[in-house]
Formats: sequence, structure tokens, C-alpha cells
Amino acid sequence: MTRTGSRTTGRPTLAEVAKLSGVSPITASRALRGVSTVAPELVEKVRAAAATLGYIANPAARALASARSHSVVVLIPSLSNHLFIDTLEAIHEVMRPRGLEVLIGNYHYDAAEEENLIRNYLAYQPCGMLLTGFERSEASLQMLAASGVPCVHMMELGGSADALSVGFSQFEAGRAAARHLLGRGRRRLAFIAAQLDRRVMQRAEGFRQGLAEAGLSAPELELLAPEPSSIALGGALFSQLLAQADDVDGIFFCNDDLAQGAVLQALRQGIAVPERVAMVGFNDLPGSAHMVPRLTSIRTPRAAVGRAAAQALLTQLDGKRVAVSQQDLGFELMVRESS
Amino acid sequence: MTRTGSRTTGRPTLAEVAKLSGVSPITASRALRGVSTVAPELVEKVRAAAATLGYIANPAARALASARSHSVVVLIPSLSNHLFIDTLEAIHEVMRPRGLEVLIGNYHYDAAEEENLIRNYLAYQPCGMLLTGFERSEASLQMLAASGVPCVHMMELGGSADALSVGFSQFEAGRAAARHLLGRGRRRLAFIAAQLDRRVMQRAEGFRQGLAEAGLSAPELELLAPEPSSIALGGALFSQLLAQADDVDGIFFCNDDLAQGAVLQALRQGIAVPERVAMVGFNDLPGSAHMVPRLTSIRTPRAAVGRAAAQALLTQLDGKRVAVSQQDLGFELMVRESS
DNA sequence: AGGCCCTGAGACAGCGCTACCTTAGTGGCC
DNA sequence: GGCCACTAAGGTAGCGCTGTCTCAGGGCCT
Repeated sequence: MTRTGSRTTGRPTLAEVAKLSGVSPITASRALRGVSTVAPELVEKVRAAAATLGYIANPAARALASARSHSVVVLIPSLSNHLFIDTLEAIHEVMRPRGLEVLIGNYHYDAAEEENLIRNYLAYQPCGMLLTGFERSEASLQMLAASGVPCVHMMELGGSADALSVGFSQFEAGRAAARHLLGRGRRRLAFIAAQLDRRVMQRAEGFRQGLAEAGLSAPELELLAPEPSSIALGGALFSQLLAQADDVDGIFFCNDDLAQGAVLQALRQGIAVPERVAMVGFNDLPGSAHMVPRLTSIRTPRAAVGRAAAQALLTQLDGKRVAVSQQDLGFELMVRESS
Repeated sequence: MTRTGSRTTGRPTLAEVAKLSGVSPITASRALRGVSTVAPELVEKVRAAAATLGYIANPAARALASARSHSVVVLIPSLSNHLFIDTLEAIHEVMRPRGLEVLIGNYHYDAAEEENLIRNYLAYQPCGMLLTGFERSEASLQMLAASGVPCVHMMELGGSADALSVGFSQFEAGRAAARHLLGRGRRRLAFIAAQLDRRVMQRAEGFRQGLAEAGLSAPELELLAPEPSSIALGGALFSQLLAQADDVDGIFFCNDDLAQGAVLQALRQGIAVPERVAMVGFNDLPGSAHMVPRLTSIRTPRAAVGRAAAQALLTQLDGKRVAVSQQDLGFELMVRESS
């Protein structure tokens, strides 16, 4: 009765399902997996027996026998940025109905930690991996290549010719921010950023390009902080910027939490937004549309990225070819009161 | 060379480690698992061999052979509430060094979904489970009991005598909010809540109790919205409350996103906070301390809860007794400008 | 000095499932 | 009408690891 001392799990096994439905274990296995070579009436019988017994396949046995688990690994650099939460949710929504377990690895923007996660998760023999961007350690790249596990890269486009990616142009987003502020007649444009990952720097590059196209350049108005971005940091960097260059009339923030912090700090210091200084954020996080003034921001398709990346992976798992190797989902400038 | 068609994983196995270190596979297994009956010099040899080969144990084979995986399941009702992110991070920090994989299940405040997650995750034979609160379907409770998997409940205290829990008194937190507002001379106190889970209702109960102790009662000032809480909803509920009872002079919000939305809405409507109406939030989420005015909030020990719950589970897995079955980590009222 | 317990190492088998091969049965084609 | 391709089912074996039992050897007690 008790499971103590027993090596078995106490749960119904495939053999019991097979016996109850009067077929061999292999046929039962095939029937439940939807392998095509089983007669429909047998499939029905097996399904009924499984339901009766409350049978759920043992994932460990399955993974051991097939040298492949029914899991997908998702590696993201942060959980505290709401951005990735939306992406994760979307991935789950696609994977769950297919019976795929989603293993989440948060590497805290640390390449060495990502490398460890990859090493450990490869031991689980996932059937696929969803990665954030293309920037990772040489060892990570080698392990991934050697494993042969199909990968899809999220948030950034590019990579080698055969790499799949789903995202949008970070560069163009930065450029769009610059053009928007220029279009509002602003000329002294600053860039405030934190958590300087590759994507942030791509946005910076696009922003500079936007300035350059208007014959402008203001490297002295770039505040690049390596620490994680936060509302508190946004306020601090904003104050610092104004202290060192009080003629600034427009700011692009690499993430909305920084922008939110700046808007609140401006409110507190009595600095008129957008009259004295216009602000544009990035990601359009939940609070931004409710700030005072409401924050102009670049809305990124983070849920769509998760969904499309998951689907691209499934397509590959089904043995089909993914139509577009670099899927650009674009972005949208949400113009609000702050600019 | 290619792994196609091969049933093996291509990765080094325990047998290879054993051969290289000149011991039997079983001894190698024991050495790597830290089972005590292996001579120290053999352990060292086996470790060295494993490192040389880059051996990582196959979790599937391990789980199959031992009828127990090295994973811990965490079930949380939401990922969008920053609250649970902090808890998850803390759990990871405790579990990872022990080589335990953390499987995250988000049931979106839906008992049926939680039931499905439990059913599916039990198939993984986790060595433990961390659950949020005590409220779940009868079937969920039965499955958990039948599985014999050790559980620790987070965020709420109580449950049956032998149940382990780590959290704080939601009731007392609500009561503390009421007493604080009363102490500020407020008398027309409202309660605004969303996502009406059991813990929210416990806070409501505590808040009412606080009012009752001052001889007050104002059921007409309770706005209970079943939908998920958000900044947008907080603003809307605040406006609605003022429209239907403009003599309100203090509000307790069941979550900080509601309170943040209300502060911003008040700012927009030109309603003086705290002069005309004082506000107290809950959870002390990242933005709250930076709102204008800075938001008074009840800081909940969410990271500490995750850490302590994980440790309690580990203690149980080690076969030791957990000292305190109901671990109360308290809460802290952060008094700021909004009250 | 002999037997006993305890410790450290190995042999054996099996966890539950699926890949691979084989076999039985069917229809089409020359 | 016989041969062959093809389909649907089953038999066999093994994925990589660990629980359990067994066995050898050494120290201790009587």
C-alpha cells in the first residue's frame, strides 16, 4: 500500500493500459503518441483505457528511451523586466497544448551563468531551445552547436545564415525615437540607458544614426549606466543629466522603467514635461500610459515574439522548413503626452 | 558521427566515468552523489574523471531508476505580479546550489488550471512542491496527499496541523493599514481591491476589524473587483469611488499597482494626496517609493518567504524535522508621503 | 584465537518507455 | 495465380542510472 521501499512509482504504467485495452504496449504507446500506423478503433480503445486508469506517461522513462525529452528550454536574461514575462507567457500558451514542458533559465545578464544553464539544461535533452539574442560565450555557442538542439533566437534579428530569429530591428527603433523627437523640434537630444546589453547598444546606434541624419551628434548627452535599469535609477540619471547639461530638450530612454523614474523625478523637481524636455521610453511597459504626463514609448511586440518563436520551433520539430528565417515583427511608436 | 538514428545521447555516461577512474559504475554513482560509504580517495578519482569527460548525469535515467526526480515544483497564481517574481528568484537561489531543478507552474488564479498543473507535474515525480496559499480544489488536495510529495505553503499561514507554511498574517497586515490611517485622523476609510483571492479577502477582514475596533464600519466604501489588478484598474476604481462617496479621506489598496494607478489618477484630477485623501498600498512594489507623492505601503517579505519555504523543503528532504511548522515572517509598514 | 559486526566495494536487476526489426496480412500488378 | 510492395501489429532489447543484495576484509570483543 505504501510507496516507501518500493522502486516503482505506484502510478499506472503503459503496460497496464495496454492490458486493459487488449493490445501490446508498443501499440498503446503509438496510439497515445498519435503515431499514424495505428487503426483508429484501437486508438480509441487505448485512449479510453488510459483515461480510465488516469494514465500519464512517465516523462523520465520516455526521455530515457527516446533520448529526447518533451521539454523546451527558454533562456532569458532577466525576470524583473516585465518585458520577458509577456514573452514567457506567450511561449507557454503555444507549448502547453502540445504537451511540451517549458524550462525557464534566467541568467541575470551574465554570460557565464548562461553557459552553466546551457550545460545543465542540455543534459535534459530538450527538443528545442529559445534564446534571447545572439550574444553569448564561445563555449555556449559550441555546446549548442554540438548538441544539435534546434534553436530560435528572440528579440534580435540576424545571426548566421541558417539561424532562426524572431524579433524586430533594435537599430530602427532607436532611429525612430530620434526622428520622433527631431520632428517635435527638439535639437539637444540625450540618450539615457542602463543594463547595457547588445540590444540596448543597437538602439543607441540607431538613435545616433537618427541624429546624424539631421546633422547632429551629442556624445556628451549619452548617459550609459551598466547597472540594471530601474525606476530609481531613471530618476537619478535624469537629475544627473540636467545638472550637467541643462539645455537638453529631449531624452530617449532605453527602457520604460528609466523613463518612468525620470517623469516622476521631473514632476518632483517641477520640470515641465514635455515643454522643457520631451521624453520617449522603450517597451511600453504597463505603467507608462498612466504616468503624468503619459509617456510616449516604443511598444515592442514581446508577446508576439514569444508566440512566433515558439511556433517557429514547433515547425522545425515537425520537420518542416520555417518560411522566414528572420521574422521581423516591427514595433510601434505610441505617441503620448510626454513628447 | 551524426546523432540521427542513434538511440544513445552521445554524451559521456556513468560507465565511462567508472572505467576511466577504475571503479565500478555503482561506486562512481555513489561517489558523485556524495553517498558516504565511498573512500575519499576514490571520490576524488571519480570526480576528476567526471570533470575530464565533462560528465553530467542524465536526469531522465536518474529519475527513472530512483523513481524520483531532482526537481521541485513551484506553483504560483501569477507571473505579472512582481511579488511572485521576487519569491521565485529567492527559491532559485536556494535550490540551484543543491542541484535541484525548479519547475514553475503559473495557474493564473484558476483552480482548474492549478489542478491540471498538479496532475502533470506529479508525473515528473518532483522531490517537493512549493504551493501558494491553502486554497485549492478538492481533487488537487487529494492528488497531493496521495502522491506523498512533501509540500510547503507560501504567503499564508495556517492549514492543517501537519502542513508547513511560510508567510505572514494577511489579516494583521490589513488591520495595520486600518490602524495607520486611523492614526492619521482619517475616519471615512475605503478598501479597494481586485483579483479577490483568499489572501486579499483576509486583508479585507483585517481592515474591517481595524475599523471595528475604532467603532467604525463602512461596507459602502469597499470596492471589490474580481478582475486582475493593474495600474489602469486602480485609476478607474479610484475615480469611481470618489464619484460615489466624495467624503472618503483614506483608502487602503490590496495591491500597489492599484494604489499607483490611484495616485496617478489623483494627480491628474488635481485631488490632493494625502491632504484630501490618504492612501496606503500593499506589497511595496518597485515603483511605489517613487510615486508623487511617495506611496505608503505594506512591505511584504516575499523574497524571504521564497527563501524560507525552499529551505524548509530542503530540511524535510534531508529527513530532518522543520522546527516551526508555521513560519511568520511579518511585514513592515513603510510610511511615506501618501499618508 | 575465533567469531562477529561493520565498512567499503561490486553484481545484479529493473525502473517505464520507445527504436528497431520482424512478422502477418492485404491488395495490386504483371 | 504468384510475386512483391506496403501496411498494421508485436517481439526484443536497451536507454543510463540506482535500489537492493551480496561479498570481502579488517578491527574488536569475548
